[in-house]
Amino acid sequence: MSSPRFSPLYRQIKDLLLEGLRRGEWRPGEAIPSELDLAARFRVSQGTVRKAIDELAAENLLVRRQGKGTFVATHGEPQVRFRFLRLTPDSGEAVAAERELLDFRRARASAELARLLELKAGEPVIMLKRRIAFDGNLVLLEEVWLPGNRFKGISAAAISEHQGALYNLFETEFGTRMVRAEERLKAVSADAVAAELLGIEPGHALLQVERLSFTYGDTPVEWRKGVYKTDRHYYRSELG
Amino acid sequence: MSSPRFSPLYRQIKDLLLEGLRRGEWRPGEAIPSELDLAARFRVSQGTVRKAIDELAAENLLVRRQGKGTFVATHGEPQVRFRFLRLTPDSGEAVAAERELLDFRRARASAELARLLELKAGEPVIMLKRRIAFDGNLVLLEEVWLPGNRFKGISAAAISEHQGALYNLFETEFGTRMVRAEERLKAVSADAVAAELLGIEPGHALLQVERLSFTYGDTPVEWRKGVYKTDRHYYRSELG
DNA sequence: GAGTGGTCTAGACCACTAG
DNA sequence: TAGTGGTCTAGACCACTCC
Repeated sequence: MSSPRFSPLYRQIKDLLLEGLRRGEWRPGEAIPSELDLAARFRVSQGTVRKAIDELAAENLLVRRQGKGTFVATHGEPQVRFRFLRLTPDSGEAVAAERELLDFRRARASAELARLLELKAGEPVIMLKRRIAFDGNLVLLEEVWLPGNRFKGISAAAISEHQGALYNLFETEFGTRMVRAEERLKAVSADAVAAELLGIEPGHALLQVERLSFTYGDTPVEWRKGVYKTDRHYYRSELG
Repeated sequence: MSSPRFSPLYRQIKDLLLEGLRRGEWRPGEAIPSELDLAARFRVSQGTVRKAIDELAAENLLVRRQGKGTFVATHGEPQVRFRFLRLTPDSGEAVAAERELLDFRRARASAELARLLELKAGEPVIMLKRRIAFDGNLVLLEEVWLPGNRFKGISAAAISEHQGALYNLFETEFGTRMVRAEERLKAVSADAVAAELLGIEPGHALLQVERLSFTYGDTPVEWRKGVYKTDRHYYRSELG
């Protein structure tokens, strides 16, 4: 038997807002209606709307700005970028990343990739491979896999125009905002290819990072696998 | 000029509760007074107390249990343990950890350690070194450094009695609860000592993890440095 | 000054736990 | 049945932004 489960009003409001976000009713960076407007629309009190928005703000889907309004979160602000970029220089402040696109191609999903992205095996996917340097030091090598249907029309040129800021590109051009991600880390030894591309000896210890990213509704929409050279950088993790 | 800064009532209540937690007025696992009691004590409405408790619960300092009360969070519950234990087996469920204490000694803080733990150089510290295996496989080697004054009287015997569950020991015996931690990860090559102790070849890639842990009020009270063998385990990280 | 989010209150009622 | 946390409301007022 399914449990009918009591669902408070504010959570139903939250679901309605989430649905609006998923549908793209308000796009990343835009303001949603004011609390009083929403309260009138849904026929509830302002307090109930506030509680719904509180939870969405706590999940980083919305951003409140006192006196201005409530906005759909975006990867434009630097603060958000650091939530998804955990690699940090050992000393001092972050420097700009120099991203180099090494490969870009369309392919068909393998069984394994289809499972991860919740596709059918053989569905179209896009793969891109890139190398990233900080301050002239080669640091990162990764492959990014995307579902072809959601990102139809993406091109190497579009990525270059956005200077490789993928999440920014995804939300401005495809209305798909990455909300959260899960990463799996291991220490591995550099193979010949990675060593060549990162300018190190084969066997050098590298941090391997696999990332599965989700958009609204916990829908997986990106798979990454890469290696980080951690000689002068470290991966930040916060436990709490 | 200092900014006077508007501080809402609920945040002042929150600070009062935090101070109670810090002083040990309510110990880990115990219930704090009911919302109505606290509202009466502080001469505010229940809603204001709720908002204060909401934030403390969001920070995992308190745990609400409907119908029962609000309790000081503890490392006893398994759900909490996983927030601080990110190493996960590649396949299937977690198995019990077998912890082996390799060394235990009192020492004086180096300049570097004193900086991290906010002590004066030369103040007493405790160092313990241990090895952890999962399901018979050696996986982890680490050193733990503690401020001697806070953990006065800790002994190898006490650690053994707690089966090496350090955070549990800290809060039951010393009233010190670890609230959050920051970790820095790198990939490194195993040196001769680590290789010997983990049963691998020197040069094997290992995940190096440095952890600084904090108790109430962002006071640093533990420094760890260890290496993980990630052949059959990975480190979980969640971005959001 | 108008509009937005943010705080605080008082009260009613609901859901859950325990004796 | 009593006590706890959880929800919802209506209204007043505060802090902040922009015009």
